[in-house]
Amino acid sequence: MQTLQAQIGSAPGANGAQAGKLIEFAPGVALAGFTMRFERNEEIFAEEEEADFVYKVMSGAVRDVRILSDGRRQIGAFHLAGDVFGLECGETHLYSAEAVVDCEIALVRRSVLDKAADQDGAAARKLWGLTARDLQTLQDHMLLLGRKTALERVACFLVRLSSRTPASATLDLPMSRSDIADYLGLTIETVSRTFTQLERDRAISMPSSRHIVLHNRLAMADI
Amino acid sequence: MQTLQAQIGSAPGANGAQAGKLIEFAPGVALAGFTMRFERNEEIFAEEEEADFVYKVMSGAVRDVRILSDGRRQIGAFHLAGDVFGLECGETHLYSAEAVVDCEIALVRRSVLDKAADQDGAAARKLWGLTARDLQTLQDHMLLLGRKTALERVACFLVRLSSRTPASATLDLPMSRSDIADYLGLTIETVSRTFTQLERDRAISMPSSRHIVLHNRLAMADI
DNA sequence: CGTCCCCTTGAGTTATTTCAACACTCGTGG
DNA sequence: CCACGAGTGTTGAAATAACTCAAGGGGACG
Repeated sequence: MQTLQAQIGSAPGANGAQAGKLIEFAPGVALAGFTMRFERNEEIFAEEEEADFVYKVMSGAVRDVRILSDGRRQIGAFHLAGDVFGLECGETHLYSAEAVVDCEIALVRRSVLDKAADQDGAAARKLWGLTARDLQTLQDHMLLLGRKTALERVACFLVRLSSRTPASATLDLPMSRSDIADYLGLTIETVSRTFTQLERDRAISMPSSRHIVLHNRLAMADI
Repeated sequence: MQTLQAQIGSAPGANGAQAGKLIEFAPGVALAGFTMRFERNEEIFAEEEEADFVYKVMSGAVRDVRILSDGRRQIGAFHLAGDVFGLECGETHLYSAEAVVDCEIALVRRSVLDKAADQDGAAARKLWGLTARDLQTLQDHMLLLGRKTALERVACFLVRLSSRTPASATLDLPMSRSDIADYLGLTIETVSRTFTQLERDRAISMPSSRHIVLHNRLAMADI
């Protein structure tokens, strides 16, 4: 796992990078950038690394990761196609971002974004709004982590994911049980058992471990 | 507990409100607003309420509260003197804010803040930065809620609080055990037991339940 | 002096974790 | 084509951290 810095520093154009694209970060806010491919589990940026870019998922899925010195891991968010991330406005990243599956990611230099925000108040407002939306999502998640049971956490996770994903009969999970567990503050065993229980209770069907069908009763779950 | 809307709607100038002050929201960003007093446990704004104002704590302490329909409560953050809050940029608040103790709060109309941000790119950047800082704080807290033990949560809480507070020998807690528990995702009994344990282990002294002295060993706790 | 609120402590319960074993899938290479 | 191993997911049994329920202490205040 080499960092992005190293990649584009040593081999510009490697990794399938394409320059000169316009990336739409918010409705009506298109910025000059380029796209890159990342393999499953590849690091997109690292904790402590300088935040020189902002990112948008074109395809695939990304996880934000924080790790404690003894290895305990917390995933702060999953970013799916269309989501913007890495927009915390600090000098350095406080967490790392990794590709959950093979991804195509658009990158825009922070300097480009800053200039756009400076020149266009409306654009600045929209970009700020993206940060604010992230904040609200995190607040929801805090309630989940602090006060919900394992069953509620998993149910919420499924409902929220399905609402962010193009409507289709089956929801497919790009992430492993381990990722889900570290997102929900549980162990993989508890996540697995909870899926089994939801299936026994006819709240979901599981054609395979990465493919889930949500039944009506789950849609009513307290989000 | 009446809402802010009702208060200033029905009785402008009540509650000790004073108009025409300049409030410094970020370094170098002063906005026209006014101050109000809130009593202990009084609601400053409510969930679902329109976000017409942004706020700054002049004195006292404020808690952000989310409640589940069955009464489970999660406190998202405590705001102390000098902190800005209510800056989520959405149309409505997604949580409520309440005075932990008697407070003096500065209010600025969102329209005033928006205009300032529109006219001055640097100011907009600083205000955005406030939102970004909140985001980072929440991310830290998520790791705490998802992956830390009761002992670690309480220790982190004390260390973080003491680092935000003017240096003094004893740290005084404006909030009750119940507030701390709902902030840390624990019960009041567990919080109380953990304080007792920290004192037995000579990590803190507790002259009274709201006054804590942190010893060196605690300062080294993994934050 | 009594009441209310908050905090502490003890004992028993429980949800979740831990530890351990096993099943399934998917490449790779014999 | 099958054997093998690594990675991933499931399940069971035992352990435990935190919760629940219950009782009592102590300060503030009328």
